[in-house]
Amino acid sequence: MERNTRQQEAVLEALRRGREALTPAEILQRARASVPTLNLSTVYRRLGALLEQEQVAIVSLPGQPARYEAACEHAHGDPAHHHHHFHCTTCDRVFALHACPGSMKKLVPNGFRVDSHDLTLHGRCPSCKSGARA
Amino acid sequence: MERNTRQQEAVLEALRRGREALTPAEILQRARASVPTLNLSTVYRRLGALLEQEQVAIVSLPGQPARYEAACEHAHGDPAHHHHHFHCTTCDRVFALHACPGSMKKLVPNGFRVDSHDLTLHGRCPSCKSGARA
DNA sequence: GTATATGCAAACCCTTTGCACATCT
DNA sequence: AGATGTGCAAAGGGTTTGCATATAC
Repeated sequence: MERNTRQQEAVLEALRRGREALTPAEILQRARASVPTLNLSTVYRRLGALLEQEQVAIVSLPGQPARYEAACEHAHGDPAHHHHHFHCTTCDRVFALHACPGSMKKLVPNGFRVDSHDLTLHGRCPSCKSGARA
Repeated sequence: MERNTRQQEAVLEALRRGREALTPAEILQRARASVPTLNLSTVYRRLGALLEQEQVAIVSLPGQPARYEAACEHAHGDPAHHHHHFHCTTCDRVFALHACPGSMKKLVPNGFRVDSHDLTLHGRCPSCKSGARA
């Protein structure tokens, strides 16, 4: 049986407040605002549990630590709402996209069976496109 | 200036012979057939160099070590031929796909600029789809 | 009271780096 | 000879795990 701990709450809250996918270190930093003794291992353990319950999803970019995002609010019932990601190459943040180009079956040679796909777009987000930004 | 060493050769050969993207450990194992003293650090160093020269490309899957593939032969002139990947969820191998669904600009909200995209398909490869396979 | 979650430290895996020695040109 | 590459061992970063303690039920 899952217990209700302040740490649990804090991790999920950090993910929900941020609109972007966050790394475990970022989550730790933010969640410590409400639970100062929070530990990285606990963050990982909570993320693992939330992942299983499909309350959060994992997003990974080559050569970077994994990021986690709160499961989409639009997903009523839908256990893990299908979506993709946009990676801003300037500020390095990752945003969720709610569109999908559709089936990818045409891309594979005969004999392959496609079950799912992951898509990541790279470019500049609105703030980095216009103003200056790190 | 780049030097010509047996190690260099062996790494590139291992990648060219395998039709799939290989992890550094797999490359080491295969390349040791021709250069038994070969070391993992050397594999990484050679891969780094080959990556810069765009002779190999990196492919990464969440939660797995990075894989490397020899640059596509079809890419005459084309420094890094644009393509995507298929990941077999049964045998865990990664294959190159030579098709692309095209521009992804429609997927982003106004204000985002798309420069590139990565796409990975998941499913079963021909050998795993039919016969049994680990 | 008992089971589960936490915090800490150590372990783990993948990757990078420092350094002495070997190798290529 | 001089510069670059190699092998080894140690260090680094992210993630996982063992264990005693604290906490929720």
